[in-house]
Amino acid sequence: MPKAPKPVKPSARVRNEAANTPVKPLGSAEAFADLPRGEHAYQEIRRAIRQRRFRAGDRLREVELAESLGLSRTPVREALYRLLADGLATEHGQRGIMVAEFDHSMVGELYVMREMLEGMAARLAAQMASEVEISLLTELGAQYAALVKSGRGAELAEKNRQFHEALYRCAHNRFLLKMLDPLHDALGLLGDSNLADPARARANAVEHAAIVDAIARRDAEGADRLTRAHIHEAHKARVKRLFAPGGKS
Amino acid sequence: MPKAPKPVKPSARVRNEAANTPVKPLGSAEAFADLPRGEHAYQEIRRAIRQRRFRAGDRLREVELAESLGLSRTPVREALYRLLADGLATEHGQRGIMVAEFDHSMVGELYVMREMLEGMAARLAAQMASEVEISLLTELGAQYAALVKSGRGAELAEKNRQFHEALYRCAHNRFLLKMLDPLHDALGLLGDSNLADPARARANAVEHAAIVDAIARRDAEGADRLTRAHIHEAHKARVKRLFAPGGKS
DNA sequence: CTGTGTTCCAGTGTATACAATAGAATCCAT
DNA sequence: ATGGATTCTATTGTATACACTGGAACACAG
Repeated sequence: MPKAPKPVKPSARVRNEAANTPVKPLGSAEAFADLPRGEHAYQEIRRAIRQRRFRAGDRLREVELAESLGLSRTPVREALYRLLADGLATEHGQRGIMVAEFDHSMVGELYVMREMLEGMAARLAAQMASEVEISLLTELGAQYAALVKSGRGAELAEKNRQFHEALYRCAHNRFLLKMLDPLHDALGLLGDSNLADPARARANAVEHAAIVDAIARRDAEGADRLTRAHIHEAHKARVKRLFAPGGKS
Repeated sequence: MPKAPKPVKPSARVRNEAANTPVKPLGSAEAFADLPRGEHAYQEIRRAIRQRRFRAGDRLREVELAESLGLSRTPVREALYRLLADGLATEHGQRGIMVAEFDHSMVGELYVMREMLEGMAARLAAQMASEVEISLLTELGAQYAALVKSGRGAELAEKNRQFHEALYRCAHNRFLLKMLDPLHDALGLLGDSNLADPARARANAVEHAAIVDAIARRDAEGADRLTRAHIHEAHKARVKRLFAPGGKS
């Protein structure tokens, strides 16, 4: 089939030639693992949302993203579908996809779910966790507590996340894990962490310790109850923040 | 760019020209609502899985599906990504996507989750459901009970599904809903419904009635407990079936 | 100034071409 | 015949062209 011979051999897996796209502000093109492009796009957009470089309600235009990431629309679309499935983005008819927005009632629903799911995770952890897993939990709890005194907000939030994720894993339930993950992401959309408030950060440490203790004692009921209370407090703190400042969304 | 002028104008939204694809056994191309093709592909594949025309472990090849549905790979890929996110399909490295398989431990994890989530749904329903919603639940329960005597397996299973879905909706929690849906689909993968067993079908009706009653009395605790027990029984029945015949997967 | 019709365009939906790759099949040497 | 290298092929990854759509901007009439 005679056809204009494409002179530029795409040379396949060249990742970052910056070939024709002069702009790519999003990309972080640096720490560029050799992931499939679709995966890369997903990670990158997700990160941007988590870091609040994209805010709730922002439009996610395929072409724009593709350009800024230096790839074509196809992998970007893959990423967008995944985001959609995670609930991190919503489809707006023919107006495209945008970062999810949560109204007030949704925030409530979100925390209700989280309260229950984390409670369940703790309950299961009390039943299922191995000794090594429990000592890991203990350690993470201690590290968090240490950071409360010295560390800054970002590190604190990260350690907190690690603690909770470890807790989820101790439940040994893949489905639970799959459900909690997007829930956290959604929460992340709501704004800065509660832990910026020192009082809350301190209380957090105490509550963590109590939960780990219950799990170590194999007290499923207690672990469940304490964890629910823990999330409930977080919910209260969140609502307070949401009302206090110029609480967006 | 000079190029062989494509003579056949794709004529865009022509839905079913059967243009060049002589085979399309999957498609049901008949009741062809004017859905976007990606949505259509998703529904269709989902349906095929639910109807066990695709079995656990079957490969889902993009081209094959595209041909049998009479469309291109692009919307099929969209559908596959959604399936993946639902957990109805799994990615196997570079060997493509296949219908999810569940090992024994996963079945356990699945039911543990369902027990909790449905319990939660019932609890919330007891707190949140409106009077109309409760009467709908009652009605569906009654319809199911009526079918136990006269109906056949398929109708029974469908009515059962309706009942449970109504229950979920009564919880008024979008996230809960989003989580329960894929769970059900996954369960569907496990094989024929439990309700083929008449004894189980009958017991089901009684349990439904008890749950609705608790919700109507606004007894959150009881609704939760009864529902957990309900699912627990279903789990037991399932496990029994899984061991009894030539239980595939 | 306001309401209505028209045009334009940004953006997505869809199809398809091409490249890369992993596993299967084949062939050769031992 | 068996082990290993090599080619082949089936299938996905990626890019891109083109068509369609709905909303926005604009123009015009009242």
